[in-house]
Amino acid sequence: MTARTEVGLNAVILAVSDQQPRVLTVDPEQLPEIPDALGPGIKGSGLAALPSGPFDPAQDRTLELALRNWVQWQTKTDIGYVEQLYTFADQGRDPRERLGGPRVLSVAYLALIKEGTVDVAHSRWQDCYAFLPWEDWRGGKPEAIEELAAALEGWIGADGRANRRQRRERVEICFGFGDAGWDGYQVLERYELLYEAGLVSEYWLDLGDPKPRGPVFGAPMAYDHRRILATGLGRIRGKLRYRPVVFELIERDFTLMGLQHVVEALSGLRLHKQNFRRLVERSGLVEGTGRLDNRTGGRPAELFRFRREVLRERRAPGVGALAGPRAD
Amino acid sequence: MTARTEVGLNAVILAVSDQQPRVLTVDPEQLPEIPDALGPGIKGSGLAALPSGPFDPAQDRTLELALRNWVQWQTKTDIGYVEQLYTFADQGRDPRERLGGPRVLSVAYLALIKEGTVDVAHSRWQDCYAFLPWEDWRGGKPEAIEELAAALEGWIGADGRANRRQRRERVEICFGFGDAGWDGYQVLERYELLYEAGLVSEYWLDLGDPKPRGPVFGAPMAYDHRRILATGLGRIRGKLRYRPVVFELIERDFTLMGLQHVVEALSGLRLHKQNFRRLVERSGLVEGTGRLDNRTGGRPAELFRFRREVLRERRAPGVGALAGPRAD
DNA sequence: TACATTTATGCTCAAAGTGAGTATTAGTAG
DNA sequence: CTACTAATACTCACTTTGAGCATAAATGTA
Repeated sequence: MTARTEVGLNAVILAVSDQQPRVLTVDPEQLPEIPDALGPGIKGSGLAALPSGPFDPAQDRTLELALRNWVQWQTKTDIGYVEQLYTFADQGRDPRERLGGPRVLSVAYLALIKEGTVDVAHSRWQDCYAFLPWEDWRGGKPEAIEELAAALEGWIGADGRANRRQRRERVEICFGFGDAGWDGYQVLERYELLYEAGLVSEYWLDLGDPKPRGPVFGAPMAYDHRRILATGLGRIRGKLRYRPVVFELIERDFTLMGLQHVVEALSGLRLHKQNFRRLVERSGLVEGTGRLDNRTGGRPAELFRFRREVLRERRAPGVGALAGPRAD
Repeated sequence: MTARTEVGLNAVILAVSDQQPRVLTVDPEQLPEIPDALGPGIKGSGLAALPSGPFDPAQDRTLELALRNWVQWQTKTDIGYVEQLYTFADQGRDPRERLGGPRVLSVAYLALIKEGTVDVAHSRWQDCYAFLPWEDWRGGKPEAIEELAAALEGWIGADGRANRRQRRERVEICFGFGDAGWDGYQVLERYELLYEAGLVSEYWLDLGDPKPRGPVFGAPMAYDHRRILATGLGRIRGKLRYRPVVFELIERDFTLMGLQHVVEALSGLRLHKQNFRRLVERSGLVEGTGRLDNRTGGRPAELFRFRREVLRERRAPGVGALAGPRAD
């Protein structure tokens, strides 16, 4: 006898504007399916949630079509790039289960759009790094990181001697405290570590205890949505390197500096301008249009355009940002 | 009103032996849940299927645990490395739907094990390249590829003039016929292209027509399992590059040649021996044990071992096979 | 024992790619 | 005309890669 399972869809809809990565969030208080009984943990908490929609096997031929349809309907925008992220089904991930609701399995998608086009009631763009502040290294080591390291040190010490070594090892791998240095791709691993260590408030919410007993980091999201966001950010960072996906996030004509800012925003790293330029030009991903952008304040920048043909010519390499030239 | 959805799990269980990548398959005739009414398309066809199991929300706390449990139960082996691949839910992907069955959503996983330990009734190891013969370039251009190119040319020509260009472009990207050259990672893209072009027999089976009208390539699998296999092979090829996953597939002690053979088997490429050695040694992924393997036939090879510590020290790079040194 | 054979391992070298600068150019604002 | 700003160009040491040649340590055979 198989108990009930319900299938939903979640979307991490990313855009970049003003050199910040943005994620589209909705206010869960506006979502009709959340019963009031769940109390301050969800409703009334003002927590941001990712937009989500149902998967109806009677209507929807494929998951991706279902997603496209309701995102289109909710945001009045065509999303270009869509990719399946991960399927979440852990017990207890949806608090409605506690009220006798069905097990909710969510298939999460990543969507990339050009910001500005979207403006919907009950939804807004928020800075991704508000939720994951330790991920933004563009201004050097994030402020939060020292405090975070201390809190993690506490967590390491809170275990028996035997496990401390393992915990320390994991912390060092995730946050690059060892010889390894920072690895921008391990976004999810870091979030999950912080969750386990009780350093994000979702940990306490899931325990049914809205008051964290100790420091917590970053703005929380409803349900496990911050975990999903972390999955999405990690994915886009990885993808940047080997697929030309940045171009989904910018206008058709752009300056190389503009392109670099988008890459920096997503990767959370500052890049070396001249080398970035060399990398992008030599990759053959772009072509100059001959026209100039003179809103720069200094010498005008040439406007470039993505060469769609590269998909045919080469191995469509992406801008190699994270592996590529750092710092300025 | 939401129609019924059932959630299942599929596993692409990979191993490497005798320099061949193997996938664990079961005989779908032995699966009780397949009704006879489905006829020659599935039952009695002798088609191989991927092992699959149910997800029962009443029992299973997480998808991964559910998967581990029934794989353990079916194969009597602990699988070490497990990773979620993709969730498949397209309408019509399970032929039981046609008989009024529920929509079946499958969460597919990739598992890596050391072969030899598994021996279960109704299941056997099969060569991955039996199903995807065009993916094996170790002996140079696969034989099938010329015939395949001709068949694809036919498909291109079968469309109206306007679409031909697009079709040709897609074929060139996928199979590297253009300037691009072969890209080992696009396993799924290639399978999907062949499916669309009617060049795999699943296309005809799904049409309800068991006799293909034209050439088809590779051994078929039941349902959409060959697509899932392609997803898995593509994933492991990608992962090889940047995570030290090969070591999940080999014994604790190994020679560098043995390691190379495993990488070659999965990547489908022949590598340059001396450079592979240099790459692996310099990566710090392995350490010599001082002991020798003298079953080589020539000079004995030193036995190496994976250094688990690297996970802490560096960015755990993987053997960079595909990007790395080719040919011999 | 000397020697061919086989495979492992070591070394070299040119070409390409990368990190980190300095230098020059073409605008704007005063 | 000049100071300032940002874009673009060029340089240079260093590392990584692709490809091959050379040597080492086993085996089997004349």
